[in-house]
This record gives sequence, structure tokens and C-alpha cells, in this order.
Amino acid sequence: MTTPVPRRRGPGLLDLPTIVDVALGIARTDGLPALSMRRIADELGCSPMALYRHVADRQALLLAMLDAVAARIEIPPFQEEPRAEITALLHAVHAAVEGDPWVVTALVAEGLASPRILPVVDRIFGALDRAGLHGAQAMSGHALIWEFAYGELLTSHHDRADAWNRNMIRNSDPVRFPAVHAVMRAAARAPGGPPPEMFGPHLQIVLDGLLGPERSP
Amino acid sequence: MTTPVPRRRGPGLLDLPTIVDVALGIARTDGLPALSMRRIADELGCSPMALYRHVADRQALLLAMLDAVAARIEIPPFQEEPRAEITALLHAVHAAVEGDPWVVTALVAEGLASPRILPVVDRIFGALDRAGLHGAQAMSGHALIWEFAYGELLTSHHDRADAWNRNMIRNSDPVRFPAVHAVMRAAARAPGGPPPEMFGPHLQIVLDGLLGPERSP
DNA sequence: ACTTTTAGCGTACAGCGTAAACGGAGGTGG
DNA sequence: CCACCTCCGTTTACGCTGTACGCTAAAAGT
Repeated sequence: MTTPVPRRRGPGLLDLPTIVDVALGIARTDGLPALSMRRIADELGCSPMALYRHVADRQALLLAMLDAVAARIEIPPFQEEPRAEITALLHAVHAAVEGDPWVVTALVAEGLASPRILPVVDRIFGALDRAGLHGAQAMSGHALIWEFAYGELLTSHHDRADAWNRNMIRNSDPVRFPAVHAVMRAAARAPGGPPPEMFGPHLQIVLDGLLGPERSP
Repeated sequence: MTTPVPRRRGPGLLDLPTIVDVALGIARTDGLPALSMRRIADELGCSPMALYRHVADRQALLLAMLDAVAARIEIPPFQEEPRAEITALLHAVHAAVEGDPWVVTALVAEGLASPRILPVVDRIFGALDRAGLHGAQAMSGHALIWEFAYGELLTSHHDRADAWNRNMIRNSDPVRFPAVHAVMRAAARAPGGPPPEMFGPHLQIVLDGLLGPERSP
């Protein structure tokens, strides 16, 4: 006679950090659509409803995951000079989110945010203030910086979309669209290799526009 | 005896444009998550499976919707001057997508794209070329422009997220985060009204960084 | 008139998030 | 020692999703 799987019971077997860890793993390897409550439960060896003792619902779980990602932002030391300060802060955020492209999707699709980015936000506002941007200008500049960060993270991590676009261009008429084809041909002659990292350079360009071009010493 | 609902049969009762129209309506009023095949079928008075005679699957439907949105881009007349050209093109795209924030979500979450943006892409590359950006620099600049456009569209239309952030800041410690609170206080004193449109100004800032600041005459 | 093709769609299935009710282990008070 | 209460994980079930499969009936071909 088979004991009906005498699963261990009692407190301490399941907790939020464990659940979030597993969820992060699934999201990273198989993407956000594959992240279902049942899948998490399976990997934890528990029933789906067990998760609801520790998480209100799926949305709350996503928020907890976001929080975990935000927690690994290594906040850099303070720098007086605005451009250097903003650059350092955004690279820290980028490094934390890089490799987890679903973060931006979740953030945007569900309108979520973690209070953990508040320190970063505050220091960006401080830097903008020192750079001479106050009030509405500061809010606008701050918005622009995040718009860029979102956009960069979104577009940079989509290999599928990239291949799609290449094909779309390749199948298009070189006569009607000469400029794209010229650039693509030039790129084809280039040594290939991994696509260049664009976050840093692009951020500098945005900051050039926002704070004025960097004075070369 | 009841004839089992002698639904009209034969070709021409249902076609892709009709389906796409209804789907666009649902997405605009109730958002992308509310867009289910059954919901579309209900509003069309047909069975869910009827849709599959005209659309391969949900993904294909999304792509068709994207195509419909891309079709309403009013391509502006050519301008020699690069900054003016790019500005006009991007405002045209922005105008077509504005009011349908789900577009960017779909575009990004599914990695979709419509060949209809090719003319726009080509002219942007042309403008970048005239501005002195070739090869890898052109690709980088082009990428930056779309990164910004994506990010702006994503962040600008999320009232929920905005309210969320306001609350988050309001509930935070003014001593630990003085800069945000200073800006928020200044914004609170401002006349209110609708949030200012940021796409135009921010695009100019990005172009300042990319092409060099606008020479004032 | 008879057969073949095809457009349209009813049924059914696997999977989703989660509400509701249940059961068993551990600590606590009588 | 026993009753009880509180957690925590369980099973069960509901309404939703996208869509594979196969039927029906109209159109087309011979």
C-alpha cells in the first residue's frame, strides 16, 4: 500500500525568497510567459496553492521578483560631477537588469516599480540640479533618462526581433530602400562578432544633449 | 423544433480587415490583456474558431493589427536637412501610435515588426548619412533613435504607473531623499493641468546629442 | 445528378490564475 | 492527558485562455 506521499509539513519549508528565486530562474531561462504558478509549484515540489500562503497573487510575485532584481543594484559612490554621477548610477542599474530582459516587460506591462530605485532616483535628481536643471526641466530630464534606459534594455535583448528585422530588410527592394541596404552591406563586410554594447555610448549621447556636450580638456 | 441557429454561411461575411478593426477597438478601449479570440468572436457575432479561417493564430492577428497601425503613418515630404527630416518622420510615427500604447507592448513582448516602417527607416538612414554618420555609426544612431521612441511611448502612456510612483515618493522619507521631494514640491506648486507632451522636446535633446546641438541662427 | 472540394464552425482539451474548504502537525491552556 | 487553536499545504473546482480535431453544408467540377 502506498502512503499518499507523506509530504513534509509545517513552517519553514516554503518562503518568499525561495519562491522568488525559483521564479527568477524560470523567467531567465524560459521567459516570462513560461512563468506560471503551476510551473513554480512543480519545480518546488509543492502544490500551486501553497504559493498563495506567501504571495497574494501573480502580480505581487512579479513585484517581489522586481524587488529582488532591484536589490542587486550596486549603488556606486557619490560623485559631485553630474555627468559622471548619472553615468555611474545608470550603469549600475543596467548591470543589475542585464540578462533579465523580462524585467522591463513586467515593469511596463504591469506598471510596477520597486521602492528600491528611490535612492538612485534621488541622486539623479541631485545631479540634474547641480547641472542646472530645476523644477519642470529636472522632471523632464529625469523622464528622458529613464525613457532611454527602458528603450535600450527592451531593444537590446531581443535576438528574435533582430533576426526578423534583418530578414525583413534582406527581402526588401534595394532600389526603393537604398540607404538601409547600403548600411547593411557595410555591416556585412564588418568583422561580425557579437553586436557591440550600445548602452554606454548611447547614454553619453543622451547626456550630451541633456547637459551639453562634454568639454574635452 | 428549433432550427439550430441557421447562421449565415458562405464567403464574404468575415474577413481580415473586419477582424482587425474589432480587435483594434478592443485593444484601445480595454487593453491588450482583454483581447481574447472569444471576445473578438462575441463582438462579431461569430464563433471563436471562425476567426481562424482568416488568421493563423493570435500572434498573426497581433501582427496584422500592428500592420494596420503602421498603415496610418502619414509619411511626410522629404527634407534635405537631416534634423528636420528625422523630426518629421518620427512625429509621423508618434502620431500614428499615440493613443494605442499597446502597440509598443506587443511590438516588444512578441518581437514583432511591420515591413511598413521600412520607408521610414530608409529615410532615417539617408538623413543620418547626410549628417555624416555612416556604417556602424549610422546603425548605432538609428538604434538610439528607436530606443528613445520605444521608451517614450512606453512610459508616457502609463497613468497607473505614474500614480504608483507618486505614491511611492510621497510615502518615502524626505530626509533620505531630499532631491526628489524638492522637485515634487516644486511640481505641486505648478499650475497642474495635463502632463506636458515630452516627445518633441526629448527628441530634440536626443538629436542634439546625436547630430550636435542645433546652431542658433 | 453525383462526386469532390472547401468554407465555416461546434466540440473538446490542456493550461492558466485563484476562490473555497479540508486536514494534519505543533504549540498552548486547562 | 486532552482539547483547542493556529499555521501551512492540500485537494477540488470554476471560469477563463488559445487552438487541434473533425463535422456540416454549400459551392464547384464532371
